[in-house]
Amino acid sequence: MEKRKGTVTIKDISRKCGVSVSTVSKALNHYGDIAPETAELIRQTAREMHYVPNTAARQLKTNTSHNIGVLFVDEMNSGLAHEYFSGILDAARAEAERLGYDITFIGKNIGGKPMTYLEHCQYRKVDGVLIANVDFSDPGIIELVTSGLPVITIDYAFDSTSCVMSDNMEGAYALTSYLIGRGHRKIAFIHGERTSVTNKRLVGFNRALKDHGIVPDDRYIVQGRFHDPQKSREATRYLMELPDPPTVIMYPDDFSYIGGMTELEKMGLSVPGDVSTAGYDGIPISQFIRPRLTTYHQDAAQIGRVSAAKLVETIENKKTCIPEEISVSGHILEGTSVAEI
Amino acid sequence: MEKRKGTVTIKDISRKCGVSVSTVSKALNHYGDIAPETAELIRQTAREMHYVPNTAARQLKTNTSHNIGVLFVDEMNSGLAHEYFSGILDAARAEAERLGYDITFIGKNIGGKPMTYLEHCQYRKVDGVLIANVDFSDPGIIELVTSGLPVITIDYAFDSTSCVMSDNMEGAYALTSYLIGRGHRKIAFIHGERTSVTNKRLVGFNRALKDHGIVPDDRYIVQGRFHDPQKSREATRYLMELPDPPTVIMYPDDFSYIGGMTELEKMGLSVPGDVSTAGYDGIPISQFIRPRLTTYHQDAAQIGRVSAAKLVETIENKKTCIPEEISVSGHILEGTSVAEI
DNA sequence: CTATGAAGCGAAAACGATTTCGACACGAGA
DNA sequence: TCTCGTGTCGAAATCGTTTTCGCTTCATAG
Repeated sequence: MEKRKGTVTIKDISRKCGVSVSTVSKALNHYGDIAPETAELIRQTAREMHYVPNTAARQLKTNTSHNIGVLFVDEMNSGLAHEYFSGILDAARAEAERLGYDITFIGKNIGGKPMTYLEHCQYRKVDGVLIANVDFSDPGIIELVTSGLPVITIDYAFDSTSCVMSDNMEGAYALTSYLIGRGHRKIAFIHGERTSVTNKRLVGFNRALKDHGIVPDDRYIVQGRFHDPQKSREATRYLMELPDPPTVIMYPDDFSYIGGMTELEKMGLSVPGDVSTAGYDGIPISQFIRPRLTTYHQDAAQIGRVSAAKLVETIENKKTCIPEEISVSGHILEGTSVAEI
Repeated sequence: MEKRKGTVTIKDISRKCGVSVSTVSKALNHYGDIAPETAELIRQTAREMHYVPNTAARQLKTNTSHNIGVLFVDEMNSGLAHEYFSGILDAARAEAERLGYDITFIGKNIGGKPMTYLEHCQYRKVDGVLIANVDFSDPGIIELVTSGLPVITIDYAFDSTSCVMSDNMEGAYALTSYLIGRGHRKIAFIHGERTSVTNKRLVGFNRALKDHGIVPDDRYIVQGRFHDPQKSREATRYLMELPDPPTVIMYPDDFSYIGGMTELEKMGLSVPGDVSTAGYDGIPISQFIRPRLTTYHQDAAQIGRVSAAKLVETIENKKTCIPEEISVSGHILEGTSVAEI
């Protein structure tokens, strides 16, 4: 004697309209073989009854969820809190939603039961995955990437999948060239872990030096880590204690710059009086601190949008869509942290 | 002549084990009426065959998704990018995952078709919703909150649902008392929009003044906005141009503080030499800028964890679980932005 | 020896949609 | 008149699970 459970189904509509469920389904999905008036009637009453389709049922039948997974891991707790990635995620979410897809997070366990990323994806039946800010050498990631599930990676290139990258080579080139244009010759480069991002930036950096006839000085190139102010402080101190210290220091990201700045301050050095600095990312806060940071702004929103769009395209034309490397460029945000010398 | 579609189902296991699908299902769900050896055999082969349950089917049958929705709206584009909220989200995600729930974003439209938040939730069949950082007067939010779906709100209290809040009254009280303890009497308070968060802070602020025998000065209480550096600059200028300016300014959040600081700097005022400042939030960056900000640190991680835990609890004991207001307290982060006078 | 009950398992009906295939009516061409 | 195509629609199978209820056994109490 159970009454309606609150949710209205396709069957309720069929009853009310005096047609079969098949007809309702077809009308709602704009099939061609339903009389226009019938279809309109059905759609109208569906609206009136506040019908909302049951994703689970649809998913079960069609084996697609209109749902995409995201893998954003916070190595070192900067994770979501890092504005670059949260900017990307936010934009991706908006774009995906516009295209009819929802976003759910993919983790490496669910309910205490550990599962691989791939299993989690299968479990949730996501149609595709967006991967960013993870350790791309993780076997779990590799498994996922090679599974055949549509995947877009961000800032890292596999050859089996499409990826979208901030144009790191161009960015480093532009930034370095800018510094050279301001008269700098002794340019230090603190870079992040040796990922492809770092490699591309190094290429851009070296190319800029070369194009301006400057010979690279190994001592000025030091390894730091992304988003690690502490590491950045150490690198900064090392550089400034060199017998012939650089006139400008480039940081791997704005967050690292903050660390560097506190060290410079501690050493009694002023920016840009004693040494100039440049960042990378262009997070909002970088324009509010003093000195206002000269930095290369990565267009996180655009990256997010493009990633989502490309992923959906891959999902919907899985056979014809070939892997592609999309790069989105940013621009220099000119602050007051670089002196003209 | 279709072969297995790659995914192994309960039926495949039943065939392999020579039992019925019902038995498999029961074994997997730890029902009592299956012989231990049978159950173990089934679970073992399930593992071997890499069985992963089909959520859609389960969801269809049980009408629960083990999936919770989150509503994080970025009014003014600070959204996810704001570390306080992304910190909450991140922690909530981790905790939910630990409890066996995934998280998907809820928006106000899907695939171009506008739908209410509630409809979106029904569409995705989420078991509950976490709401934060939205306009709580939005009819769509009200509809959702009163729909009977388990809901947890963050930093805002409805009486029909549980909410978890940073203890704003206590925080404002503690921070104000701290300032008084440092000798300040002329304390300005730039506050955010008149939400309940703001109201509680005002109560804490006034109570602290009263407890220390200071009479509140209306001119020192000015309305700003959360996370709006520009608005904050204006308020700062207004305050400092008063005939009898305050000796310390409290900002509604650390981000607003950054705006205020740039204005002070522009006016040629030094912090804390000419005027002291205090923030609210305790985002990481606040401890890297100079002067190091004295601020009230809200425990975003704890708020996220508690929210997710309480939501799951509400979902799983919908009848017995009564609405509750949970407050999680933070602590003062003592920086160098407040002078002793 | 029979009645009883528990323990272990399976048949089958859902859940709400999609989709194939056939049924039926009707107008037109032969 | 008969056939045939076309335009509309419905029956029914199906997706993978959960869950109820009944059917066997078999041991034990009577």
